[in-house]
Amino acid sequence: MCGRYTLGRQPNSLLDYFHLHGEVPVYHLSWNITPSQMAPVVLQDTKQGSGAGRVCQLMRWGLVPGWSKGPDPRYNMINAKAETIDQKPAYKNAFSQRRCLIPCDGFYEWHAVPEHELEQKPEMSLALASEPASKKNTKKKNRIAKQPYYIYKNDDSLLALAGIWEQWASPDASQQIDSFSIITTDANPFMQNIHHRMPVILSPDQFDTWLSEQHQASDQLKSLLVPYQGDDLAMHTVSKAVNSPKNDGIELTEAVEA
DNA sequence: CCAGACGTTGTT
DNA sequence: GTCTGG
DNA sequence: CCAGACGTTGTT
DNA sequence: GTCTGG
Repeated sequence: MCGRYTLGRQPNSLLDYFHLHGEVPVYHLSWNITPSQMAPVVLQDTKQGSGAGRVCQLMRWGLVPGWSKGPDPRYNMINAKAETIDQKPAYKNAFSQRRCLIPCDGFYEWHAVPEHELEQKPEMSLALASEPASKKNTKKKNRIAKQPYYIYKNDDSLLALAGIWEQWASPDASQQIDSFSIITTDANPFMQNIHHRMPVILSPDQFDTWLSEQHQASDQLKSLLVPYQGDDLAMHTVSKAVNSPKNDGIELTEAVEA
């Protein structure tokens, strides 16, 4: 899963890594990008005659299908499962025609600590202890403490997440929204202790295939959507301050003891 | 044919 | 829009 | 992803 | 609990 990420470097720093053609839009540097926010994505230039190239454009995180009545948080379309992306009605069209890359510095995952581990770490039970004893607390959901982790490249270089995007317009075209979804796959060995899913991370030699507007065989595209194979990721625990979408700042990414 | 859905994650 | 269910 | 809100009526 | 908002 990937439900929060960071992009705290200046727009110009995306030019080289993504071989961008044209300008990078101004975006808000953030170490706590949340679903529904606008963020830059990279896609193949669609303009005729200007030559092949990649452009960067701001889009809303959370896919809004073209046939929907508008953004609806009941449909949590911030991620798309790689395994079924070419089958699901809500994603298959975007997968075959509108693939993109999402630039990021790193992303957060929350590790659900099972109750039996809490007994050895009583300090993690504080929030639970204040809950009145009741039948409600038998719901497992209320018994889990979550520890946020930050995952990033160990040389602090950019990451490119695989994504798909959509265009939506209201019937009278007064409102238009370009939106994207981040593709997830199984966690690689590095991450599976904290989570069993992770975003698909593509390397620069895969960008052309992924972004190509030429028809690509579904199998060839899906072969890119696998757990990250590199051994150059790093991770550490961070403050629970990242939990609140209201908080932002580079300090959210700093290592803090669990 | 028309109506209605269209999603992921984690948890047990 | 496209697919599934009735 | 997590945080935070969650409602209607009638009356002045 | 469930839904919306960021």
